[in-house]
Amino acid sequence: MGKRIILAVDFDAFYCAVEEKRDPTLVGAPFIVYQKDCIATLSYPARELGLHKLGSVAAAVRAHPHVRLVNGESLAPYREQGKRLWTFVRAALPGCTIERLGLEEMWIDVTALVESNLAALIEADVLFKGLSEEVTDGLDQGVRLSLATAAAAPEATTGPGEFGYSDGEESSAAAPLETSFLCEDFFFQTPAHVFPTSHGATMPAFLQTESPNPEEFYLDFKLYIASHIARELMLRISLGLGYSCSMGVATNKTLAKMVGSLHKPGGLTVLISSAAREFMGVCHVHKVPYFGAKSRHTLQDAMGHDSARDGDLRVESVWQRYDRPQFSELYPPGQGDKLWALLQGEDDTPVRETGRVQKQVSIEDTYKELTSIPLAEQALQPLLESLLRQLRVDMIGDDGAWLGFPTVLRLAVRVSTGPSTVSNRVSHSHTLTSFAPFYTLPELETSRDLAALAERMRHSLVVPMLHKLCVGQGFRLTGTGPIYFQLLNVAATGVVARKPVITSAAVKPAPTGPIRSAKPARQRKMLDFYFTRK
DNA sequence: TCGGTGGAG
DNA sequence: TATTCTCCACCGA
Repeated sequence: MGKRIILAVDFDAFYCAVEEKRDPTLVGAPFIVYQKDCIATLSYPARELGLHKLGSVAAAVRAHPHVRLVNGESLAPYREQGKRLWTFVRAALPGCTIERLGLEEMWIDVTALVESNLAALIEADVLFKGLSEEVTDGLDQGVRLSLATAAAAPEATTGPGEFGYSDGEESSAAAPLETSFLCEDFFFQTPAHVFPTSHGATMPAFLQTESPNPEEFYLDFKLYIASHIARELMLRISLGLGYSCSMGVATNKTLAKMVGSLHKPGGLTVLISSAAREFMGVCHVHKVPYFGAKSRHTLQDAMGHDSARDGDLRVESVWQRYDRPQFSELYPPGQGDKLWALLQGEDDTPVRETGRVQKQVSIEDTYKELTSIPLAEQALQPLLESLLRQLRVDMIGDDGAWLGFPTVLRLAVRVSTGPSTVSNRVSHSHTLTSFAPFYTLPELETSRDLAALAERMRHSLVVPMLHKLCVGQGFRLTGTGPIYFQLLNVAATGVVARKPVITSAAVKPAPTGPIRSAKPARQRKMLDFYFTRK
């Protein structure tokens, strides 16, 4: 089995880039996109002041009174722009599998695309002769690389110069993108940073050396082809959409993502295949994806690191201290081996095509003075309205048809007896199919009275769920003891492909007291009943 | 299946 | 530490 070629794309300071489009006077200015007192992200000029993500907004303003502030509590504009970028990239690389990570990152499996280009280069005899006279004849002055695999879009190629970059709204949807590009510097210039840098002067080392290992030669050549494709994609994104991104090219998702972060913003970095271990060794443990706070803490405890030296823990030192069995013992069964593999730069997880529809939509807010159950009941109203609005955006396509159907409503809260007492989230779920108006009334599809629909949901579904949660946490519904709701979250989950059938049996009178949760078997029967068969 | 945890941006 | 507002995978009950 040949190794895969994976491209990781990460849009630079994405929330900031979106805000700069909304307000061009922000371009070049130090500014913060905040949520409550939290710095969600910040422009590169703001980073140069020494400010950081997740820092306190108040402290930042104290230290730098001239830093500008942009409220980023509503994620709607970022979701919308993120979707636009994704659509554009999908159109630019027809036939490639693309997985989204958050709003602003993607992995693209370009293996097949690169291999079909490699085959074409070999066939044209370009690979070993370079651009000799006989080869350049009929090739213009360079090499033409395809952005679509031969299987994906054989008929789509058009002549050079027909690709129309547009900065308009509909750029991605409108004209089909040119699926090939002339790559004039193919043999002469490294289009990317290379790790390790000793390989990267002006030409990849594999072109300069006798290759002792043909497999490695071809693998590195494929990475090199991928880097040209990546460069072209970056250019198209920049010209077509006006966004800057950084990219990484490697043989798996983790490595691609990690090298991609080496030269931000705007950088493109290729990891030479034989250097994966060397690369991982010099990385800091906290830079390894999926090696999160908890896993790191476990490791630091075991290694006797004090937390002040968090950032100093190199993967190399972990290798020196442990072998695989010793390391794995630090973690629950199964988890240790996965983390160990990650530290070796091994990651066989496939790039999974991200579906058109999310699996859940949730809306939440945090509070300081939400100190009674009736107040919390009121606070649910705007949350539910937001949820319905977002569902309309995410679950209903441009043609007005539903793309997916949520079947479960979840309410999550953080509630405690004091304003700053730490407490975990607790949640409760209830089937949405018992709330007939959700699917049967036209409000959600068309527009208007979301507020009324939200109000009905609140009364008949969500308030009883809130009561149940409160009781479960030891609070009394009529009690007078102190109660602090720190967070409320409402989510529509359990998204299925086909519309649940709401029969008259489902239209029950609103429950007046706390909902009694149905027994699992009974719930199962209800779902069977509500869904269309065949 | 539900609810909680941990990880991502 | 968790901080914000999410979305997802995974695990035990």
